[in-house]
Amino acid sequence: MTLTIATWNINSVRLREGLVARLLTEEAPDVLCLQECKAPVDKIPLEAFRAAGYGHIVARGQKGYNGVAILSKLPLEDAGEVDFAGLGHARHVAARLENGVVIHNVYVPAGGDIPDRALNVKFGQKLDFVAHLRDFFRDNAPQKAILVGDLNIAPREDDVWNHKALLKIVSHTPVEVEHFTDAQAAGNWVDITRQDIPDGRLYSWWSYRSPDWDAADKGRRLDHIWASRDIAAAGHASRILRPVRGWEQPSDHAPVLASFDL
DNA sequence: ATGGTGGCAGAGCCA
Repeated sequence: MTLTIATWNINSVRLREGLVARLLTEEAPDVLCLQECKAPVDKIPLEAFRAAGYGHIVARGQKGYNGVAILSKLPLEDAGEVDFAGLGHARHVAARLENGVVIHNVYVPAGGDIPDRALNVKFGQKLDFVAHLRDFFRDNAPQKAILVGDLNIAPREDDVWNHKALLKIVSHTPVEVEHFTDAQAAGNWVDITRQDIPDGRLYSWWSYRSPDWDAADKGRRLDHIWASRDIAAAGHASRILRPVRGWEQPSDHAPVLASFDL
């Protein structure tokens, strides 16, 4: 089978229910992982997604903030969550497909504006979250696993519009990138997007604060699809759907997709 | 150096 998976920070699943339905209709991934649903699980508009053919949902939510959901055309089994860094936030949920593949949907804390944990608690929480993720998958080596989500870190020079300008900007600081690459290495994860598209600038997020986001193009690649080493070679057809950032009342993130021949 | 926008909730926090 070919499994197509998409990840998208939706920034309110209720406000953008119609955009989610449109993506499901136009792209028809087998699985869509959402972050920043900003709703308790019982407020997720399940009917609209069920009507589009996505009757299997595993989610964690909270009022107003965070929230992750996995919508699927294929049957899913809830595989639990990890409270990385002990924040008590709805930032991770896992699901298992019938073929045994486990999907981890992750929403890493943004980390505030000041890249110094002594001055900014949220930055420390972000580093701690990624360190816990590193340790978790070091101790529970992922197999037949896919990890997707808004990891809120752009690791490479060509994952940001201006590497030098962003070295002191949260999401691209050296200490964050080090945590990111350590976590990737500890789980033996493979960055499927960059396996498929090794060269050139690649962004999945453009700030709302730039009115002319498309022309200015000051983007960052914050959204990622990783696979465990054993299934990485099955990954292909990676895409970032930049036009979605231009839809009516959009999220500030574009969906990222990949397919796996399993 | 600053401020720029958006969502939730209904002021201020978070991104």
